[in-house]
Amino acid sequence: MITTRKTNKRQLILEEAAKLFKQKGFSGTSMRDLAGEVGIEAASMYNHIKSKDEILELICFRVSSTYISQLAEIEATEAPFVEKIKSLIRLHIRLMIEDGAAVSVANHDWKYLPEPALTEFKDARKQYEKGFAALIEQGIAAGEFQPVNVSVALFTILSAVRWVELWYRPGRELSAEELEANIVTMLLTGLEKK
Amino acid sequence: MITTRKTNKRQLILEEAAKLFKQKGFSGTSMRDLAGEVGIEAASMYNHIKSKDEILELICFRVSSTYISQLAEIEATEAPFVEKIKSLIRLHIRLMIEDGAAVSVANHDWKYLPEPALTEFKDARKQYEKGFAALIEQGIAAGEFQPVNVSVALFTILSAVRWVELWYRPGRELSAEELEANIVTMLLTGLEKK
DNA sequence: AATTTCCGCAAACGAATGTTTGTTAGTCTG
DNA sequence: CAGACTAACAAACATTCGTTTGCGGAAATT
Repeated sequence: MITTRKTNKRQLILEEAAKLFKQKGFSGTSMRDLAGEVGIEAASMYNHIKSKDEILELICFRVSSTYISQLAEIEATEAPFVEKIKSLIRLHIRLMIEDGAAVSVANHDWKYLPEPALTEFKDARKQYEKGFAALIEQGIAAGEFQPVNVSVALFTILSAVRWVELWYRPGRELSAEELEANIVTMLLTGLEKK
Repeated sequence: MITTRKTNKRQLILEEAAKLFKQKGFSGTSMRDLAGEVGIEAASMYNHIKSKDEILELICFRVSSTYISQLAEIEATEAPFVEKIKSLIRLHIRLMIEDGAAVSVANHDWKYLPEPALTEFKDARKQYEKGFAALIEQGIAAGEFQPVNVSVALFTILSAVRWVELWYRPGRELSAEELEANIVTMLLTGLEKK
């Protein structure tokens, strides 16, 4: 191994932390729990990370910056708004499947962020929601969408996509692609048959 | 005051606990925090409740039994499946608005239930989901709904309705009725204009 | 009026929390 | 080979946790 030496333990800590935080919550997870999962004493972790809070910050901001940069990419494309919204839905599902633990933590445990980070995170989320909402609004103006309340549409989509974290396990009856297709159908054409 | 004497403190504790648990999570809330909110010392609370865990159980099971009994009522009515599903969606929204703190706790902190209660709660939830899913399935069979994957439809609806807890505050731009109408539209007829 | 019950408090309990300290091997670098 | 760095550990830190105990006074019951 060449560079398996430095920050790999740090990475391992972050991964195990995400899993544990998702499972038992941030407050419900002790540094000794986490250390046990990593295969180390609690004290030894402080050779790799500054504090428990820092772990949470790293997880949350990695997720939020991923979402924000991906949103920017989608905004920049030339496509009908229907397609942009579909891309965003697929983005959420994909991230949830690929990095479910971290996304869960960013969704649920952000409230435990210590104060400078807390406002920063909330601002980032608000910025993301604003960009998402703008796409819906423009889609309505362009006549592609029904004239539904924008906030309702936005949060319905954002939430509808969250349950994947609770439900999806690889090797489920549905593949990731089928899952995406089904959710997109639900959200864009609705449950009812016309 | 006539009967302001007995179990009213207990009720107050449960209400404040629901608010605090929603705000800071079960593990993140200390008995001293809660006692402060109630206006009492932590030790004094043990005159009214058995333990912190008991508080959580009382909150969670009150919510779950409400859902289950209401589902039974709706199942018993004579109405198209579209209407039954709409009623369920409205039920979720109404409960979230009227008793948001408790519902949030039942949604997020149930995992901290101590063991006999934990399985009991999960079973109750599974029972509710099964009943809900059956209505969707029958609606598809009756040709009222699109042939979407039942689990996807179920969890999309259940989740889509949860964000109300994060978003709704009385005196918001939308009234409860408008909120219900918008969410029902989103879920049943979809965002896209045909 | 006497007595029991209710409900609050201060103090303390042991256990668990996040983190610091001092130390000790091993490994890289000059 | 000497010195510096890395990363692990055990022990201890102060604090906070949920909860128990013992006690006092007010209110309800007899």
